[in-house]
Amino acid sequence: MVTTKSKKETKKKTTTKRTVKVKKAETVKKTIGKKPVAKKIASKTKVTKASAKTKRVATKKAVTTSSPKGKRTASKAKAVKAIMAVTEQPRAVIPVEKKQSTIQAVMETKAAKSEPKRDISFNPQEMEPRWQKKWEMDKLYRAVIDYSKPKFYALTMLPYPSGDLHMGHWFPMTPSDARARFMRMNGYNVLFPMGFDAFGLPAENAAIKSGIHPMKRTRDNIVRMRAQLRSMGAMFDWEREAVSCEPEYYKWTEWFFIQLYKHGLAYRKMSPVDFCPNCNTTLAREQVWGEDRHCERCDTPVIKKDLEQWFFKTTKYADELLNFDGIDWPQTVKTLQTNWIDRSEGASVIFKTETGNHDVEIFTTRPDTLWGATFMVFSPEHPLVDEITTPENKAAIEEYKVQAARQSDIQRGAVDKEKTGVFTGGYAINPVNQARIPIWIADYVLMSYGTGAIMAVPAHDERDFAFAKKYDLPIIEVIRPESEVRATSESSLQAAYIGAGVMVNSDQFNGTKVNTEKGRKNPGVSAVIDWLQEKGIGKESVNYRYRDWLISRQRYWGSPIPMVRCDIHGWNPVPEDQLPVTLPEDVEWKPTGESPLKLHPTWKNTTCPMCGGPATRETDTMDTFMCSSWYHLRYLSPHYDRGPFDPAEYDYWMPVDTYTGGIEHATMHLLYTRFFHKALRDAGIVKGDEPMLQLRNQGMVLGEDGEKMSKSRGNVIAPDILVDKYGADTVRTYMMFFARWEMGAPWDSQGIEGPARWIRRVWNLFTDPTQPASDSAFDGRQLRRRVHQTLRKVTHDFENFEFNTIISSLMELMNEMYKAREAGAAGSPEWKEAQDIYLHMLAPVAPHIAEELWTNHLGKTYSIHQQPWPKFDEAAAKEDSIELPVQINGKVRDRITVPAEAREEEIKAAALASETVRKYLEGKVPKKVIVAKGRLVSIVV
RNA sequence: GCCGAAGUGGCGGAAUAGGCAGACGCGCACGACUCAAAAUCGUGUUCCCUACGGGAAUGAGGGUUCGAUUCCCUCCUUCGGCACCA
Repeated sequence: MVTTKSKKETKKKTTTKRTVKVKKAETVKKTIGKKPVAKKIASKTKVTKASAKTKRVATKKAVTTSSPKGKRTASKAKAVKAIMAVTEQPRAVIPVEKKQSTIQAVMETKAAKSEPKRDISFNPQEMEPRWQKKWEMDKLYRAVIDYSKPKFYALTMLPYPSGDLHMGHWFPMTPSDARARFMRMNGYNVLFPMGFDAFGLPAENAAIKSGIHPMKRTRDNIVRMRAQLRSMGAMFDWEREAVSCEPEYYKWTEWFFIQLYKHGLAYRKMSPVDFCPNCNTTLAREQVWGEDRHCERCDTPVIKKDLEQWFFKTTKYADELLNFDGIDWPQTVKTLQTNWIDRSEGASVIFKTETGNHDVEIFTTRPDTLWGATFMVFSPEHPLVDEITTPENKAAIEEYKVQAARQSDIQRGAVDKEKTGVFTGGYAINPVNQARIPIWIADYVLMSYGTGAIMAVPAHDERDFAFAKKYDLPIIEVIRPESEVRATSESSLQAAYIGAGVMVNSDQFNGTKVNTEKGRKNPGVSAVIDWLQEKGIGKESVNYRYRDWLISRQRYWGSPIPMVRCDIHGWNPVPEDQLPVTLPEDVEWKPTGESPLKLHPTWKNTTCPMCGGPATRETDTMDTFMCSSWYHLRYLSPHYDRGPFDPAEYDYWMPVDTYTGGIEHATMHLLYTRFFHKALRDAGIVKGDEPMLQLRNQGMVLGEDGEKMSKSRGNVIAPDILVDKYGADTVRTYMMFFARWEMGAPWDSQGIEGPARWIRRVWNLFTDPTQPASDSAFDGRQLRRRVHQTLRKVTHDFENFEFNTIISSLMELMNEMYKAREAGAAGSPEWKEAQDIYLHMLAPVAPHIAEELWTNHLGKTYSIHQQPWPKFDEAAAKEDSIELPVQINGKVRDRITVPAEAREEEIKAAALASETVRKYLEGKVPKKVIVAKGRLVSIVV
């Protein structure tokens, strides 16, 4: 599921930041292997910035590098300095500035000399696999039901086994892992599982190309990716791993299909697919290329073909899916799903055709404009088109239908496209006034929305207006702005009028007020609906943009649909005790991509579960979103064979407490999985109304060029190399630090140096040989204060998914600790507490180094990952005195230091007593003095 | 066109409740160490100016306020999603 599918290539060159970033990336690339050139570029850029300061620097630089004479002079000067340093060395050993004894200074020098050694002893390449192995041996992250503890199900989207893990996987997963670890230290029994969403088109395409069976390829990829996932040092419980392409998994995907079928939620209907007539294959959207929409394999123009396929009635849950009560999901996702479902209220009205006397149902949100309907427009695919078309219009209609079918919905909906259509020759009767109106077809009416036919009201709909103007069709005004009641209607005919007013030309409804509200809130709409229902012409109705879920795929590499068809008994599910219907292994791959299930000689032959007579299997497989709609349930008991999940595990762990993943799944996976849960609830299989209580989305890691990472662009950053070079702890830290998590950012390969330095400096801070404090300037109260302030901040940020500031706070505290140690903190109780709390806060972020320092260097009880989160001490975090800025007329002019508990009058007095303030006041009496407690003092003159 | 998110130094970003804009880090510059380089450590680093001091600045413009990155209005730009939706 976590993939880098790109639907559109980004073509537009941006003029702002992105472009700047691209330029920077180019410079960086040039740096590799050719440092001097890069440096020159850098200085050149600075010169163009026209800053006097940098110009000077650049000029200086140019002198030293370009003139050999200058260079010699410079190095000569350096040599002289070096000699001086050598001669001065004996004296330099004796500390001059620091108030420390000579003995201490000597020890310090020794410590300084041993520094490189300490750096060498920090060896993540040795340490990380060692701890990973031990944690696994000790089953440290095994999540077992334990009713004595509150449970926490932390779920992150599972990867598609494409072959290699990349930054797009690390970015959502490692911060999620850190948070799962944080929850664990806070006393929760945490389940953090991992698996593979293993069915799908790429493996099948690879099989067609190479002949390697998708199962082999997928399993090989999983083996490799599992090892890569382990290198993260995450707390995945591998005993709960689930792989969707294994029969023990898809047996239950099939079983779920049958349950939905039994509850009336699965049905068959005709639906068009993109089809290559040459390859005899259905094509996915990504296999249709170019403006002319040709097949990716053979360049043949793609056609639309109607196939009978399986659907789930997702629309049955449309209203319930619009309700987000009780779940903590980002507003963005809720809005996206709401707009995707797009509920609209109105009426459905029956028009009759003149020929054949057929009922044609249309949906309208504006039944109040029915008297203005001067023509009808059918979608070219509408089933009645052939019948109503008169012989003289046949040829034109057929040609238009072919042309419309060649286009994608996106092309049909292009903004600047001129409206086109063809008259069928047929007529319909407007039921409200018996007017005889022509029926046209046009590609702007889509079969997939509403009923595939509309009444056209050109006076009050922009599209209908444009169409009527182009083909010279009548326009009748039926809503008139109230201010123009006495005016002629001429002006309103220049464009469609969409607004409030009163109904005109509408028989008994003339004079009825109409506002811009929707549905029943609009008096005109409401009155007409009541009348339509009374007359039996139409009824109040709700329409959704949301469609039923088409789950049939004409592919091999997916979960089989467990249905068989017999000539006598039609479609019936495979008996549950015969599940799973397994995919045959002996299949032949045609270069055309035709599904091998169709071509298999025996697989599809079976017997009818009703009569035992000959029957055939469904050869289509299921959409892979079906597999990912319930994987969170399979994790509970991946090898359980008496049901899709062990009810005992379900009762303890479900629902999912936190779900993390990409926002690109907002209207697909995240909506499917909610539907699926509700359908299963109604089938009595699961409990509760929602599967995931809290959702958080991360942004995207782009390539260094600011574009989406993809193999074809060659901008993929592989984590393996980084783990080899820096260690997993550093890469994890960088994932949390380098961008706002919910935003994402382009990759910056230089930026990782920051976290790398931090991790090394933490190592040195803890492993440095330390001496007890003597003659110390160390302020223990101050250190405690900083430690507990950081603890408060880090705790808050973990709770709120603000990962980048967790790392900055830890960096700041480390800097404080270095200063404290310099001042002689080592050995004090405050120092020991600082070390303790620091490692606890570090543990979720960088689990390996935290464990090594805790267990091996401080000699504490293994494992730090089983320790409780430290207790925050409010009193310790409190400041004694605070520094307040003093503003005069909005400008900061001075700073005063007051006790933290100082009262307002005291602060005011202190501010006015300040010399600087008095200078600025020049004897004037301030108009107003505002004291924002703990923030600042503002004086208005 | 509609819906959603965002715009802060050279870069990623920070800023409890409307209260010191630029934390932390990258990069860069200079210095220390080194034969040298790397690493490390230290110092500096928003912009402008007449530079001891002063001014401007959070996409642009306006408003509310003693005070706005934060709230309101208008506009611009970028990103994501949907789109002739009846």
